[in-house]
Amino acid sequence: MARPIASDHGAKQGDILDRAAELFAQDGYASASMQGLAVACGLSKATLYHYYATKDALLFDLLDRYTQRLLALVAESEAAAQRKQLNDPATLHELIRQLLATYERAGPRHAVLLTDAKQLAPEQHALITQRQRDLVAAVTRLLTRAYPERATPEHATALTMMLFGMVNWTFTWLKPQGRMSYHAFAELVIATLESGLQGS
Amino acid sequence: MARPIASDHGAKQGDILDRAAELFAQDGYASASMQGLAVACGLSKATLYHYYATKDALLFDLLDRYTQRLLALVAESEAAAQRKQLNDPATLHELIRQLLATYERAGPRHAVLLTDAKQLAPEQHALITQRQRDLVAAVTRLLTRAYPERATPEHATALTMMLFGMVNWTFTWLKPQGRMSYHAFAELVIATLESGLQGS
DNA sequence: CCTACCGATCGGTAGG
DNA sequence: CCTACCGATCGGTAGG
Repeated sequence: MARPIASDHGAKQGDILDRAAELFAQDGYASASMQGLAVACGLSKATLYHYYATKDALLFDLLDRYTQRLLALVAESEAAAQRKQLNDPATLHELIRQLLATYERAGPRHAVLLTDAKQLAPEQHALITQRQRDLVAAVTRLLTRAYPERATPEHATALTMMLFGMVNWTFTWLKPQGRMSYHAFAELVIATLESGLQGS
Repeated sequence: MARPIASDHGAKQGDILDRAAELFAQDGYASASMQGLAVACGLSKATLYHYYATKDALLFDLLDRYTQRLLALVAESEAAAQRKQLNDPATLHELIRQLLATYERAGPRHAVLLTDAKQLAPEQHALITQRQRDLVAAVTRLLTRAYPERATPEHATALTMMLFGMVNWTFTWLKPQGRMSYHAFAELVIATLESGLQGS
C-alpha cells in the first residue's frame, strides 16, 4: 500500500507560495534565487525541491491559483448581487469592492502576476493570459450592463481597461495600513464611475 | 592629446537604448543578456561595453532620460495651456493628451520603468523614484486646480493615482496601430473625469 | 572592435 | 520498499 502524502503537504505548499510571492515581488522572479527562497521558508533547498520540481512550476502554481481566485470573485460578486437583488450598476460596484478587498491581501501576488508572468514557458504563459482575458471579458459584460449608454461595443473594452487601470494600479502605491484604506478607495472609484470629478 | 569622442557616440547610445528598451520590456532586465543586446544592436559584446560600462549603467541611463522626459511634459503642457489661455480643467486635459501621445511612442520604456526600476542599485533607484514622485506631485497640483471640489487634500493623491492608473495601464493593452487610438483613449479618459460613465 | 576567458553564482540533482 | 529531508556538488551560463 502506498504511503499517503503528509497531511500538511498542502499547507506547506501554501506557506512556500506566500514567501515566494513576497520574494518575487521584491526582487523579480529572475533575480530571486531558490536558495534565497529556501532560507526565507526555513527549509533547505533540497526540501524546497521536494514541494516544487522546478522554479518555473512554482511560479506557475502561484499565478494559476491567483488568477483562478480572481475569476471566482466575479461569480461570487454576481451571486451576492443576486441575493441582495442589486441592479446592474450596484453589481459592478460590488465586484470593484471585492477586487480591492482581495488586492489588499494579495499585493505581492498581484505584482508578480503583472511583472513576471512573461517568464513562464509559452504554454503556461498562454494559460495565464487566457485567464486574464476571461476576467476582462466578464468585467466588460458587467460594465456594459451597468452603463449601456457609454459602454458601446466600440468603447466597452477601453472603458473596462480604464477601470482595471484605476483598480490594478493600486499595487504601485496603495498599502494596507496606509492613510487611505482599500475600502475608501473602492468608494472613490465607484463615485468617479458614477459622476466623474466635477463638483456636485 | 586625448582622442575626441566620435561624433556619432550619442546617436549610437540612443540606438542602444531603443534596442535595450525593447529587449528589457520583452524578457525582463534580469533575464535579458548583454550578449543578446549586442546581437540585437549588431555589435560585439565588447563594443557594447564601450558605450556603457555596466548593465546597470545602461538601465539607469534609460530610466533617467525617460523620467526626465515625462517631467518635462508637465512644464510643456502648462506652457502650451497658458499660450492658449486654457482654464484649469483644460490644462489638465492637455497634459493627459501629451502623456498618452508620449506613451504611444515609448511603450517599451514605460514597461521597463514600471517593472525593472527596482533592479537598480538603491541610490539610483531612489533617484528614479523621486522623479516619479515629482511627476505625481505636479499632476496632483493640476488636478486640484481643475477639480477643487472633489480633489480635497484628503482625496487629491488617491484621485491622482486613479488617473495615473487609467493612463499608465495602457502599457498592458493599448498598442500603436490598434483599433483604439491613443488619441481616442485620451478623450475617453477626459470624458470620464468630466462626467463619469452614466448616460447623459 | 574581436576572441578568449575569468570568478561567481545559478537551477537542479546526486548519494545516504 | 516508501517518505521526507540533509550536506555537498553537479553542468552550464551569466556579467564583465
